[in-house]
Amino acid sequence: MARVTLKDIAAEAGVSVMTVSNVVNGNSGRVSPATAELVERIVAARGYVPSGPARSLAARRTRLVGLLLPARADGTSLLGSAHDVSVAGALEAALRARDHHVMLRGVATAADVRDSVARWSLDGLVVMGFTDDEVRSLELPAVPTVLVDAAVPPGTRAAAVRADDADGGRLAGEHLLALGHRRVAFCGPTDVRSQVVDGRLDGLRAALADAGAPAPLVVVANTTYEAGLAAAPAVAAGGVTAVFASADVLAAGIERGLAAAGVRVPDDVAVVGFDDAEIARYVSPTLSTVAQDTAAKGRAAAELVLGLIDDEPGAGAVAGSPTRSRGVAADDGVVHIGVSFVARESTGTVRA
Amino acid sequence: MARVTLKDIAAEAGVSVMTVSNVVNGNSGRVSPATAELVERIVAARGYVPSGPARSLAARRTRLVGLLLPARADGTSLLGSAHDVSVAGALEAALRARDHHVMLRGVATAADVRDSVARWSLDGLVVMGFTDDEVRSLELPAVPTVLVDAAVPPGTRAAAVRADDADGGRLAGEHLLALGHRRVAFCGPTDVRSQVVDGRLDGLRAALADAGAPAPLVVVANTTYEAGLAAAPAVAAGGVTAVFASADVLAAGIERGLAAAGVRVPDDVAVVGFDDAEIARYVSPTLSTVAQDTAAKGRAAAELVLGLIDDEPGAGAVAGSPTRSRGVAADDGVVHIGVSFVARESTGTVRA
DNA sequence: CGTTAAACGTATAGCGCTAAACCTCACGTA
DNA sequence: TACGTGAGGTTTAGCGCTATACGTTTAACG
Repeated sequence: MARVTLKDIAAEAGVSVMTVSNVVNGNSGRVSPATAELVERIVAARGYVPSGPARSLAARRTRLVGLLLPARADGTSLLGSAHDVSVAGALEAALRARDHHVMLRGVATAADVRDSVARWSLDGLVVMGFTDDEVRSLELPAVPTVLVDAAVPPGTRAAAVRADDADGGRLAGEHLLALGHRRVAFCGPTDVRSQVVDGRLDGLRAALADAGAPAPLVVVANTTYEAGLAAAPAVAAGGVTAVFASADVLAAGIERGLAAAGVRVPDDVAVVGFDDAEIARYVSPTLSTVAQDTAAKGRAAAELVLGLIDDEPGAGAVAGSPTRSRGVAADDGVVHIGVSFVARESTGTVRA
Repeated sequence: MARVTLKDIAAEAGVSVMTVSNVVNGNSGRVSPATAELVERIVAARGYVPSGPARSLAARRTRLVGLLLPARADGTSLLGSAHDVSVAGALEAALRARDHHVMLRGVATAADVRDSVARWSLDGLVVMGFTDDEVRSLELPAVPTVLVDAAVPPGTRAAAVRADDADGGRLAGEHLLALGHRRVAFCGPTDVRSQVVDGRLDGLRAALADAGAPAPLVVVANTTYEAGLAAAPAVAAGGVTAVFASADVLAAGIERGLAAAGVRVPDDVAVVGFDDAEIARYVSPTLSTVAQDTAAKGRAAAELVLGLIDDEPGAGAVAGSPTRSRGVAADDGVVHIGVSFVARESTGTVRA
């Protein structure tokens, strides 16, 4: 049961291997319909599948996209959040639909990145789960690259996909304002450079400022449940009546931490998260949150890499400059996924 | 900035490409230490990385392992549960440490499986997230294959990794018995064939039987939060004082559903889940659960495939017959990962 | 001393595929 | 009649690597 090759098909059809190759790759115009049909029938009958390695070697393209994720020393899972899992799933599905495959690869250093790209001649890269500074330290090579939720390092040719974080922050702020809150806290990893977190905070700031409310109290916390538990006292002591957390896990931890401190949610303090992760519906009270369409994010990332791969690499295009892409284009090379607010128990209901 | 090839290194070192190849592949005995050192220095200096496609084509092995996951029509994420995410992460890390790469691939049909294997000449397969029947319908090809949490279809040469589910069920049962419970319900997808679910139920049954307690009430429910919500009334109406769910998400849903029905947890009904997923610590009351080491599961899966790949394929080895593997061996070709009980609020404390 | 065999290499022949150049013929046209 | 020209192929020449067979030395041994 050796592999069926082009040669086998060619022999059976009585044509040259190039003709079979042309049929398989849809290079019409070089093959008569009759011959094409004959070849196609034999291909189907013999169950011929082209060899990726051979094709890659000869054609100088692999139809392989690397999904680079953080390989943390502590061995925690590559896909650190429900958000990333969902994006990865949609990405794979979209790439699969376009006849591309995904190489899953944990990377920690720039050397890891170089190795993974060189080893398999990856046609493109999707980079997810890293902070802005980590991305910079990865020294992304000159391969079509899409960053998910990270800033494009200066001088790097890459595109990005992000939710409309500022709009999300604004939505959260406006919702809380509508409920009568004026003293609001923001909780998130504001200590690491992150356009995502900054965007959410800026959106909140803008909403509060527009309403003439005081600037938000900022409480620094990592994006984990435990950090939320730890941050709860600071929030409680801040004299605020509401808190907006940069992610749902964090919000869940805060909610729980507040409850443990005897603070009632939402009566004493309202809580808003971000992502509309499953956990937002599991905790009690259920978490109000800003929803982002993670599936759309994954699809957008897929379309972006494929677009970058197919386009002639416009010489000199760098970060910040326009990046053209198939389908989803954006002036600054960034695709912004729309967001929407989901009101649940943790903020109570808007007063009529 | 074309690719650096063996030829480049060979020219610079003044040796043949085969010598460089031998050095790069660690074929000592064919190269003098002096030459090897020279070549290695040049390889490092030039940043040479072997081409995966070329190597695969010539060597008839790709060092590629496919991670096959369910591509459901509804587009839900490939990695359906926190358990799967964690296993996948550990699997990737372990394979990476052994110089192998992971191809992420969603599959729905036997044709998808054949295609993915043939296209990239995958050396091995890890199949996860499918029910026993789905696995059967995938008609796994004769490639070294490891199934995670699924039964090996008859006539198929494959190994499997599972937690010690029966032991887990027993642990849950014994814990509940120790708390004085005698009328216990089991909740899970008992309507689909699954050695995993069956194992957990059997373990519970055994524990109850050993203690002379009545057989458990079985409530059928999918492994989702929503199914848990829906199943709660049946549990409440069952006249039981405790319920053991086959997974934490389900347990969380049940817990919440019980609360909604005015049943107090753990005072009226104690709840136990399985997996020690993060959600078990996020819900309130926090969920008692049976913990399984998902990282060990991922590593075991990696070792198993690599073992199967390296071993001479003992002709005729089929499901159920011994499958030898590197490191983690098992008489029935199944690696059982140990489990442990984690007591939390949802079962109260054991009476002294 | 001839013989043997390690030790250290090199030359050859592909792996399965594709890009690019080349061929061949029928047909229309100046 | 000579001459494009386009359709429908085929031939050639690798892509970058490895398995295999085939040299060379050098040292050991009876």
